[in-house]
Amino acid sequence: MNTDARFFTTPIYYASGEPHAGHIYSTSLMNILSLHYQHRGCNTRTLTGMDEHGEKIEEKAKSLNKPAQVLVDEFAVKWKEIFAQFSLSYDIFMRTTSAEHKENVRDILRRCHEKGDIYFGEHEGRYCVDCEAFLTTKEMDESHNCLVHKRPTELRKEGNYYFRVQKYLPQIIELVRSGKIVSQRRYINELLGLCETFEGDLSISRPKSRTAWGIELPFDTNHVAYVWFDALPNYVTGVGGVEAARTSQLWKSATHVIGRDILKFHGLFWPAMLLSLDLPVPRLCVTGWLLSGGHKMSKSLGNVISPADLRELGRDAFINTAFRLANPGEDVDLTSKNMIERFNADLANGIGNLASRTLVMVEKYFDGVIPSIHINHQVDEEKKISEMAARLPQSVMQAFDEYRLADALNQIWELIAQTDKYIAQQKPWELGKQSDDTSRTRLANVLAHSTAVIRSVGYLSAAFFPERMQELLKAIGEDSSDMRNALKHAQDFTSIKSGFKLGDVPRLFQRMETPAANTATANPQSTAKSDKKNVGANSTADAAANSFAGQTQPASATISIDDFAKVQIRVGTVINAELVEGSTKLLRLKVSLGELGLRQIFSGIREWITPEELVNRKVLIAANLTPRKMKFGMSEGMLLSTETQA
RNA sequence: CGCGGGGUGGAGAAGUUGGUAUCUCGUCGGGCUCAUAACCCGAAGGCCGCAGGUUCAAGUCCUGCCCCCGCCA
Repeated sequence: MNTDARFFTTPIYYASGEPHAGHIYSTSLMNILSLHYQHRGCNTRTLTGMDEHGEKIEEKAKSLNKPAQVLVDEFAVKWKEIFAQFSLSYDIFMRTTSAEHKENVRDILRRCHEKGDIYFGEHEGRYCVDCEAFLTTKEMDESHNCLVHKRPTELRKEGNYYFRVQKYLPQIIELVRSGKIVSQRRYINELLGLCETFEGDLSISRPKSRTAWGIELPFDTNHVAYVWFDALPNYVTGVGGVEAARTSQLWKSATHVIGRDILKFHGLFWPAMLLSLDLPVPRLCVTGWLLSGGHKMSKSLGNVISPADLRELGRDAFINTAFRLANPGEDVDLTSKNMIERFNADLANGIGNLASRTLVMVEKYFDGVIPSIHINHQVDEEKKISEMAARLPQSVMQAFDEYRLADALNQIWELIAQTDKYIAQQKPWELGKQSDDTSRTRLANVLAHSTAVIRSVGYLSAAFFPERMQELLKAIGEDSSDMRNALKHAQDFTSIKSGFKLGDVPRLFQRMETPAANTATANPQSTAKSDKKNVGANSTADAAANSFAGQTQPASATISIDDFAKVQIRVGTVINAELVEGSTKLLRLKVSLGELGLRQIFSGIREWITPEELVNRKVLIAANLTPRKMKFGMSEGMLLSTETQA
């Protein structure tokens, strides 16, 4: 039916941390896209994997006292396990430390170098050791102190290789404008802005003296490729290298699923590299953020939903909510509350219940044998449903082509809603009490149409819920083992397996109970809005209370006691506190943590307490949070409470 | 004036080129009984952040202001 090829990728994930909900989201998206196109008969290939080089990984390995390669090997195993838990499949698990990838990167470097697109540049400037970067004048004060780290910068001269992004910039801007790189309108503007304000070229190497954990440049053994020139080429590695990509149907059809944070790299730098190589530039499917309770998930808010939490609710509940609430590109608010509610409304009460009521009646009135559709006896409602169902595959495909997955889901589910109404109008349970021919025909038609709807929904939504939908299709006699014609089957709305004898009626999507006691912690928004000053303290305390009470943790935004134990809470003394110029909320605190030293901590408590009140006070500090770069500088901990606060 | 995204009935969201404010969840009332306490019908509830302006007409265009959120997944 369709011999098109489709290549879908996720970003390769940085091998220095655990997977979180965002990674599951983007990998799921790749999976759903790929399955959908398979169901249209396309040959698909999918790629995900790990970005395994770089200074941070080298340091982490050193601190754990193991070779970097061993560390990244361990991460690769761990990530694969998590993906498996969500039935997320992929054809290629790319690793940047693999031999083929290293060879491909060197090949690409060589080609770009020979073409004159890579040049050596000595850069002299103010270097901040903590930033690991040269700073611009805007990033320093008058006496060359780093604004972020409040420390002196040093005058440094470093030679690096640069890639001529400028050379390709006009071409890229044209591509962006015409929607060839990103099709989602909001990101066209964002990317255009990034392109138009981009100055200089892209630094693509680091001297080995800084880090040796990388891919050596083919034309200078004293340098290794810097992160983006190392990571981005992995997509080309995935289709077999540059020459293979040139003729590859897969490469022509490639779509990169990316988070909006890496738009600049995939929408500007990567196209520049590809143009240099004379390769087609793939499309991007940009995703938004996963929020929880209206806020970005963060450890300090206590609203992080981990893969483990998601697994408790089940893959389907997560997929349904994450991809129904918003089209990819928009932010999605995920809480266990709305995942459960949506699961019940859409999956249990929606398709689950429709399948149940239909099949039970087939069992009861036709001895479990699926009746035929009598086209000649269709009533208006049946014609309406048929027409709606006939249009559906086309519009679902179109929605997918534009990455509007939520629209696709909602369109499919609209058919379910119409069918529920139709059943209520037709009252098959009353028809079932009659034995005249007219009533029997009507009854047959109602149940046959209803079965046809279930069948359509099964085929159309199998990309989202493969296991359950195949189970459903099998129950009504469909051959669910070969889904390559699923969309085609959906187009033949009336082709139900009349005469098929039902087996056991599956109970799809068992309703979930809403854990009432859980709502307070599941939705931090309620407290976050009204009582900002204690957000961090409250949610941490709540989580602690739950854990210490030994409650079994229902799936929710709470954290486990193990997680809580990881938080180092220390008493500190406020040495200095001052208003932050330009901020309405923040205070900059210098807090002494005894042997842990002096910390700079930003805290959004200006509304409730003055700097003077705070100085010399004892405060509770979460001491081992990852330092966080904020607009005004680095925050090296979190203020949990002070003596006087309630 | 750092960058970006927003402010629409209790919650979450649609509202394309300006013309009766829509959907989902929740709430309340009713119905039905085939079904997974499900399904159907109906109702209540909105100065569309604020203030000006353009227009016969503005959630939708213009100007100013206020507020919220995110800043690396």
